[in-house]
Amino acid sequence: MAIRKAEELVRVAQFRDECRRRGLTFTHQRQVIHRVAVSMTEHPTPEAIYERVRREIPSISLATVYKNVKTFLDAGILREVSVHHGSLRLDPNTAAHHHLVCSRCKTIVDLPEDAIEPVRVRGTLPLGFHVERHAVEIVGLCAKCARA
Amino acid sequence: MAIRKAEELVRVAQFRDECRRRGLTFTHQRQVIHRVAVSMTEHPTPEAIYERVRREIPSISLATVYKNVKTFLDAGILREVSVHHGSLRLDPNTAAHHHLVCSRCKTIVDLPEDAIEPVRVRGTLPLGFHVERHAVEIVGLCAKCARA
DNA sequence: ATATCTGCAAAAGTTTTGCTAAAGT
DNA sequence: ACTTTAGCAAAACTTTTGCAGATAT
Repeated sequence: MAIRKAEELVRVAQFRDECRRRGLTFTHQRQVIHRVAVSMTEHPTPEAIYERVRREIPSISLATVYKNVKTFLDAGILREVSVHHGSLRLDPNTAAHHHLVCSRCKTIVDLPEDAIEPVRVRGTLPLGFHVERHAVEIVGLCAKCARA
Repeated sequence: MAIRKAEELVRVAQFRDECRRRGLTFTHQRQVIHRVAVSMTEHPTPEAIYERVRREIPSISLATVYKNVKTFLDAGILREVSVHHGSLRLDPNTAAHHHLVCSRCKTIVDLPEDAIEPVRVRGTLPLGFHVERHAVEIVGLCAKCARA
């Protein structure tokens, strides 16, 4: 019990250092949001993080979670699963192909299937998973954004 | 000019057939939305499709575009670029890895980088594109959804 | 004739923003 | 003291829904 508590103190101290290094203010809310977000492996939404943080800090607001999530994204502490969220993006190409995505302007360009060597899985996927298709997403900066 | 017009008539007739085969009512709006959506290679949002359809049918409503986009998605005529849109999904794992995504319940599971043979690009990417990272997305049904 | 679709407006869901008080440096 | 952040409420944006009239089969 004393050990558990000591470990927590170390974690908090490390996060405080990380904030200092990145020029971020250390706050209790930020620390809890960070700990909770990093502990969730199920790729949570901001709302899901909010629900869990609320159990520790009932007075926290959803806006604070959003702001901190954005801060962590900017700092590279968290990532978005999909670079181009926000609005539904449609694809009229129903054949197998891949995508080139600009992380800055969110432009998406098709890459023919044969532009990438066939995707090969090593070992086995989780039992019972039924594959429909797979696609490679190459994320980076398009020529225009790379210049800026 | 006469040829262009004949081609358009053929296209419309083919779409009418496709609707019949799938049990969808053929409507003028649906036909234009389909033609416009399929012609857009830039992975448009519903709003972007709406803006272009509006030039032909000024009275069309955004809700109609949304409804038809959904109809086309269900019919497999269009695809979503990202299966799990709607809300931002966070990923605390900033190391290179891949994802297994359930197209039904939107569960996302991490796959270690070495679970997939290295992604290799054949030929060259569009000039000036600066790659930050690439990831493989395996889309399908998770065990639980596959049973349902 | 009947079923489906459109357009509208309202509702629901997601994310951002402006502001003041509070907390951190 | 000064700067940044938290909390709140309102606004902005995206998507869905209910319904009456119009359109397609």
